[in-house]
Amino acid sequence: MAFEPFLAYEASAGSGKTFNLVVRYLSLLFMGETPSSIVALTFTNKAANEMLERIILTLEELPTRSELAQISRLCGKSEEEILQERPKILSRFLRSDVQISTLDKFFGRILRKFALNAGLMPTFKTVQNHHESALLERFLNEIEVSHSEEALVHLSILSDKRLADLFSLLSSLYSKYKELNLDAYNGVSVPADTTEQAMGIAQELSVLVQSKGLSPTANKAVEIENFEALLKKTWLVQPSMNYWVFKKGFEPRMDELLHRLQGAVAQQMRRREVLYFKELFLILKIYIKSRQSMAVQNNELSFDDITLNVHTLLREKLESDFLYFRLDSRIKHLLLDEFQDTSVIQFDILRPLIEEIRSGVGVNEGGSFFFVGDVKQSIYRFRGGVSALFHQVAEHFGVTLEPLKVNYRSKSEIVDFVNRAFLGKIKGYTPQDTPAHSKGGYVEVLCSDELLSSLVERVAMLISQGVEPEEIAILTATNKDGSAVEEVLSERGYDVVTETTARLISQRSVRAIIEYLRYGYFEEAIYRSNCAALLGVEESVIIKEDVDEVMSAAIAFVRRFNIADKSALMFIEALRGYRDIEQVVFEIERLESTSPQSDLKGIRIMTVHKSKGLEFEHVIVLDRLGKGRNHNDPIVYEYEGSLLRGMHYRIKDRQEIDPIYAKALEAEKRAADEDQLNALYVALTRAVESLSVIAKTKNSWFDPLELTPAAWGILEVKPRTKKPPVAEKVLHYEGVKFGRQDEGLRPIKESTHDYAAVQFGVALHYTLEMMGDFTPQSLAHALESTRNRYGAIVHSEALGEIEKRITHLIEDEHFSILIQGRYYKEQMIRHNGNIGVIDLLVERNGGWIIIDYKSGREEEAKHQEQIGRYASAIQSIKGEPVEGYVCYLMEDRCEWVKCL
DNA sequence: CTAAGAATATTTTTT
DNA sequence: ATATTCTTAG
Repeated sequence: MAFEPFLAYEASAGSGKTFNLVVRYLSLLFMGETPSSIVALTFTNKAANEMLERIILTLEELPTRSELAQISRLCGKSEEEILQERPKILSRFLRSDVQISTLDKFFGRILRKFALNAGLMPTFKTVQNHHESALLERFLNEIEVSHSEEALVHLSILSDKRLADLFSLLSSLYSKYKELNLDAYNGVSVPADTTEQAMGIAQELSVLVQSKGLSPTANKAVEIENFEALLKKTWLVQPSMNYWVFKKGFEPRMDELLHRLQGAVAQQMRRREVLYFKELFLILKIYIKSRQSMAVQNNELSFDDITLNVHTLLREKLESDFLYFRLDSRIKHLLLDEFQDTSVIQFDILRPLIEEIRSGVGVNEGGSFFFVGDVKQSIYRFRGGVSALFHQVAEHFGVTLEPLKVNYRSKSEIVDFVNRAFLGKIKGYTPQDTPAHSKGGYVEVLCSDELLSSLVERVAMLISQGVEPEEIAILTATNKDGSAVEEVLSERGYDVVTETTARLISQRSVRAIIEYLRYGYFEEAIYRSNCAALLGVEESVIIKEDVDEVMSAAIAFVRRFNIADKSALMFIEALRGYRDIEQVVFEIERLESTSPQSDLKGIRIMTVHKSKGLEFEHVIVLDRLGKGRNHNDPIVYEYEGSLLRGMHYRIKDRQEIDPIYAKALEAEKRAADEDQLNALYVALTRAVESLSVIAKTKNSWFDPLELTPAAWGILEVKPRTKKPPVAEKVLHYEGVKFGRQDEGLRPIKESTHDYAAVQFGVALHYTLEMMGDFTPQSLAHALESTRNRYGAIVHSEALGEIEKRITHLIEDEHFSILIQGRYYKEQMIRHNGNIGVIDLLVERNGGWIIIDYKSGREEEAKHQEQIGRYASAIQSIKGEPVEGYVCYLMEDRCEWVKCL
C-alpha cells in the first residue's frame, strides 16, 4: 500500500479513525515532511488534544505499537529504518510549531494575523454572545439612519412576530448569510393580491353548500367572516369536500370551487412569502452591517464573526497570491477530522488551500489532502454542518474514498445489535464486522414509563455486578435530561460527573438570584413570579428590597433561601465584576462562565452530542424525558447537496395546497429524521462492553428503530484492574504551546471553595503567560490582555493587585539572577501519563531551573511535591542537574521556596 | 366512530 | 408551533 496523497476514509463508529489519522500524520513525518507544513484540524478541543497526545504517545512507544507496520508500509521504509529515525523525528516534532487544532482556532489564528487587512484589531477578544441590548440599539440606530423603519414594522406585521423574535431570526440568518443571495428578491415582482378573489370563491362555495340543506355544523363551517378566518378552516386544505358533514350534499362543483379557492390562497401565501423575503433581506443587510460595526467597535468577535471575517478576507478581499505567501506557504498537507460536520463556509475557506495542494506545482509539489468522517454520525446540521460535502468533495478533488469496515471498539453483540437496528434505516448502511477477539458483550432494550427509576435500577445492577462507576456513561437527549439524571442519581448517593454544558446563569439557584435582582430593579411582578417558581415558594415570600448593593443583596437572598450551592457562590463572585445593578440586569445574560463540575470520579452523564467521539465500557442510553423536538424556524431551507437552493416562508398547512413548498418541507423533514437517526447511531455506538437502552412505551426517541424489549449476550465484568504503577515516562516539549492553563490542563483545585481566589490565580497566571519578557512594558501590555479576557470576572482591584505582585517579581533580585539564561514559559511535560505545565523553565550552563508561580501558600506541601515531580522528570530526560523553586507572589514581596 | 375546534401543555443538539 | 386532550355534532 503506497502513500495515497488524496485519500479519505469513511470511518464508521469505532473503526479506528484516530489510529488512521495518527498513522497518516506520522507517515508524513517519516517521509521527511516538517511538522509545520502539516495542518490537522478537528472540531473539538478534546479531539485536537487527543490527537496530539496520541501522536506523541505513538512516537514514544513506536517499537511496540501496531502503528509501526502501517507507517512502514505507507512511507515505504523498513521498520528498522523508521525506528532508527524515531529520536530525530520526535525531537523535531517537539521543537516545531505543531498545527493541530480546531477549525475555529485555526481560523482565529488566520484572522489575527490579517486582522488589520480585515479592519480589525489583532487583539480582538473572542466571545460567545454579543452584548444583546447594545447590538439591538445599534441595529435600531442603523434602521433609523437608513430610513427602514417602515420595512421593519411591515416585516413584523407580516410575520406576526415581535421585534425580539425577529432579532433572533436575524442572528441565526447571519451565520449563513454568505450562502444566501441577499439580492435574490430585488427584481422579483410581488404576486397580485388574491384575497378578494378568494373571498369571492369562498362566498360562492358557501352559498352552494348552504343550498343543500345540510346540518347546522356544515352550514356553520362554511360561514366565513374574513380571509384570516378562512385560513383557519380545516376543509380548506382537504383534497375534496366529499367528506364529513358535507358528503351528504356533495356535488363535483364543490370541489371545483374548492380547488380554485386553494389556488387563490396558495398565491396569496406566495405573495406573503415574496413580501416577507423582500423585507427580510433588506433588514438582514442592515443587521449584518450593525453586527460588523459592533464587532469592530468593541473589539469582540463571536465564532461566527471570525469564520465570516476569514471568509471575506480570504475569498473576497485579498489577492490569493499575496495571501498564501503570507498566510503560510508552508501548509503542504491538510488533514481533516470529522469532515461530515464541516459547514459550507468553513470548507469554502479551506477550498483554495486544497486547490493549491491539488495543483501540485512549485512549493505544493508532493502535497497531500486527507480527510476522515462518517456521514452516519453527522449530527450538527443545525450548526451548519453539511454532510453532503463529504462525497461531493471527494469527487471534486479526485480523492480516493475507502471505507473502514471493522469495528474495534464494541463487543460483537453490540455491533450485531447496531447492525440490526440500522440496516435499512440509514440509507446505504453497511453492516460492520468485528475482529475475532471481540466476541461477547451485552445488549438490553427495556421499555418503561418510569424512565428514571428504571435507570436507577440499571445502574444499581451494574454496580452490584462489580462495575466501577467510572466505567458507566449515561447518555441523554438534552442537557436538561442530564441534570434530571444527575439529581436522581446523586440523591441515591452515587457519584456523578456531569459533562452537560450548563452555563452558570442557567443553573436554578443562579436564575433565582437573577430574577430576584430584576424584581428589585424593575419592580415588575413577572420577575417575582419567576423567582418564586424557581425556588418553589409562595410569591408573597419574595420581598422587594433595595438591590443597589448587588453583592450584598445577592448574598442576603442566598442565605435567606438557603440556596448556597457551588453555582450560586461562583455567581456571586462573578457579580463582583459588574459596575452596578444596572449593568447586572442588562448584561448578565452574556456571562460566559460555566457551572462548576461535580467530582471527578463517578458515573458520567452527558448528552449524546457531547459523547461523540468518546467510548465507555458500559453505556446506558436514556429516552428523552420530555417531549420531542419542535422546530420553529419561520424559514424552510431547501438544500441540493451542499447548495442552498431555496428558502420558503413557513405557513401552517401551506404544504397541502402548494406542491413546491410541500416538496421543500418534505425534504426538510427527511433531513431532520436523518439527524435524529444519526444521533441514535452515535448514542448506540459508544459502548465497549455493555449497552442498555431505556425506552418509553410511546412517543419514544427510539421509535424509528422499531426496537422490542429483549436482551442479548451476557454481562461480563472485567476483574477490577488496579492500574500497575506505570514506569515513569516523561517527555519534554520545547517551544511549543498547546493551549492555555485555564483550558483544562491544570485542574483547578476547588477545595477551598474560594472562587475569587481561584479566578485571581487564573488571571495572575494568564498575565504572566502573556508577558513577552519580564519588563514593565510587557507587563502593561499583558495586563491589557487580562482585562480583555477576565474583565467580567476579575474586578479591577484584583487587576491592580496582579500588577503589584508581578512588579515585585520583576524587581526581585533573586528572580533576575535565576532567569539569566534561555527561558521557556508554559512548558508542558508529560509525567506518568499526566500533562503538567511548568510556568517557567530556565536553561543555564548545562543545568535547568524550574519556577512555578503561586498566589497563595495554602497548599505549600503540594506545591513542593509537584515541583519535585517535574524536577525529577526533567532530570531523567536531560540527565542534567535541575533546581526547582516555588515562587510565592505575595502582596508585598516575592517569597522563594527551594525544592529538591 | 369520526372530525372539527377549543383548550391546554410542552417545546434541542454547540465550536 | 405543534401535540394532545376534551367536547360536541352528526
